[in-house]
Parts: sequence; structure tokens; C-alpha cells
Amino acid sequence: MPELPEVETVRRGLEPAMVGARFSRVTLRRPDLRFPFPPRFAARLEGRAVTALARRAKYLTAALDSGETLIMHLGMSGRFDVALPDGRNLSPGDFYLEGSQGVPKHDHVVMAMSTGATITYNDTRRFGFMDLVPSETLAESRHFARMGVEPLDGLTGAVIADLFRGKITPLKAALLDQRLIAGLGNIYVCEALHRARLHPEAPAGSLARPDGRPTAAANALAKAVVAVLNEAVRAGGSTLRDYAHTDGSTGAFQNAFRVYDRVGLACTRAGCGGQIARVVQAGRSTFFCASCQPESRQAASAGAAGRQFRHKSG
DNA sequence: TGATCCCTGCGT
DNA sequence: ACGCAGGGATCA
Repeated sequence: MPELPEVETVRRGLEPAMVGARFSRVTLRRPDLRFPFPPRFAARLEGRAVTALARRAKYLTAALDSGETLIMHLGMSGRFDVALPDGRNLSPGDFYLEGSQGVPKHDHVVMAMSTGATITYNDTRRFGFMDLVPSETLAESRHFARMGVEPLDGLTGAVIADLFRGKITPLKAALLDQRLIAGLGNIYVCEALHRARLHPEAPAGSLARPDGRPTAAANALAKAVVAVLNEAVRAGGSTLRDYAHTDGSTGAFQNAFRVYDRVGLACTRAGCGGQIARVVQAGRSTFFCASCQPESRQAASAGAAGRQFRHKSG
């Protein structure tokens, strides 16, 4: 479910309930999510205060006053629900709520905070996970050691050209590769490629000139990635299959999709008239407009880049 | 670099 | 019954 904008939305919802508060009681309803919880997980949290709640790519990190950091990843279906002591609910994006009647299924972790707030982690598919590592070694932890650049931290065409240079892999796959740029997922990659008018199957290396400088397409892509992420964060992320509530707290960016999940529909670009197509790349759906995002343009430059690359290396 | 798998639920 | 789903680790 969550890509960078959704995780950032969750972070903003959790922040007021977590930062400055202590875990008074942590209950695990099962021994594992995607991975087993770390040893003595609940005991290492209980009594500790959260000093800061940050986001790195699609990960949330809660720094504790014990010197450890709680790492949380939502996988595909992870959600947090914040219940305030007065009965109000403070999650922006209440789409993580299953409903008000009865105990929701898949509530795997319940964190009672010293403020009286209760934070519940719910994850249907259990692709999410939590970990606890020493704060000093957070950057070297197995989750972060090989993580790519943060796209909202100054992504430019030059950075993209540097990362993609010499790569034959399709643009779609390169943008999904968290070791290069971290935080994009299927939705925002499709949306960014459409905005930049780039074909998803064009070779990633075609965005770098032979001397390594960015092409115009690389600059356009960087701009599109940053724009689509910022707009999605502003909209509170995208709500897809989750139940929509009426309190105005669901994500709204799904209404701004130009290609994602719009196969067969007309391209919304003014004067385009194309139809959104769906192809499968690396086992995942790619949505694009063949009219807006022609292969030919990229094929030409990719061929030039490929010849140059082979020439240089051979 | 691509399949395969992890897991559950939903729509066709 | 089958395909598909916002992620990603782990193999050939």
C-alpha cells in the first residue's frame, strides 16, 4: 500500500501521538510479521520514550531514549491507527481503520502510550515488519546500508544521469530499484514517467549523455518525480482499495492519477487523445500512454547511448 | 535482470 | 477458480 507519500502521511499522523510519549504497554498478537519480531521486542520498548519520528524512503524510524531506534515498514497493507484517550481518532488518512464495529482482524501490534493514546498496527498481508537497532548504527543496518538517494532531498537530472549511466535496464525497473532512488513504488513511477513523457521500457542509461551529463529527459524526469511526490504528500497520499470514510481524512491523490489503474481510458493530457495501456514489467503492471510516451524518441537516443557505451568499453 | 515467494482478500 | 494488489528479499 504505501509508497513515500503514504508513509510520510502516516508519519505526520503518528508524530503527535508518539514523540515525547513513552510506551507503557506493547502487545504482540503474533510472533512475527514478515520477519520474527526482534528478541524481547516489547520489553525493549516499554518504559522508553520516543525522541523523534522520522521517515527514510518507505521506512519509519522512531528514535528512543534508550539509544535504540524502532524501524517500521508497512509492506503492502500495513496501517497504523491512533486512538486518542478522549475517543477521537487522529490519523490523517483514517484509511488505516478497518471500521468501528468489533475488533478488526489483523491487528498485530498494540502500543499503549503514556499519554493514553493507543497506537495499533494492522497488516493484512504481513509484508511489513518492525526491527530494533542501535541508533548509532542505523545507517549501517541491513535495511539502510544499501538504500539509494531520498528523492525529495534534491533529486536532479544530474543525479539521475549519474545513477542510471550505462544501465540497459528499463526506466521502470531502475526507478523501482530502491538502491538507486528510494521511496518510489509502482504508482508514482508510472505517474512520473507519464509526466516526463518517457517510455517505461526505454533503457535507463539513455538519460545520461556519453560524458555522463543529464539529457533533457533526465531533467524532465527528476522534475516529474519531485512534483508528483510533493503533490501526493499534499493530498495525503493515495487511497485505493481501502474503505473511504466521510471524515475527510482519506488520501485524495488517487483522483489525480493520470495513468495508474486507468487502462483503456483516455489520456488526460490536453489534445493527446491516446489510450492508457498496460504492460507487465518485472512481474508488475505498468500503465502508460503510448501516444504521450513514445518509444521512438527514447529508442533513438538509447541507440546512440548504447553505441557510445559499447564504443567506449570495447 | 527475472522469476519466485512471502500472505490475505477481492473482483471477475 | 484465477488473476491481481501500493513491497521487497532471495535466489537462478
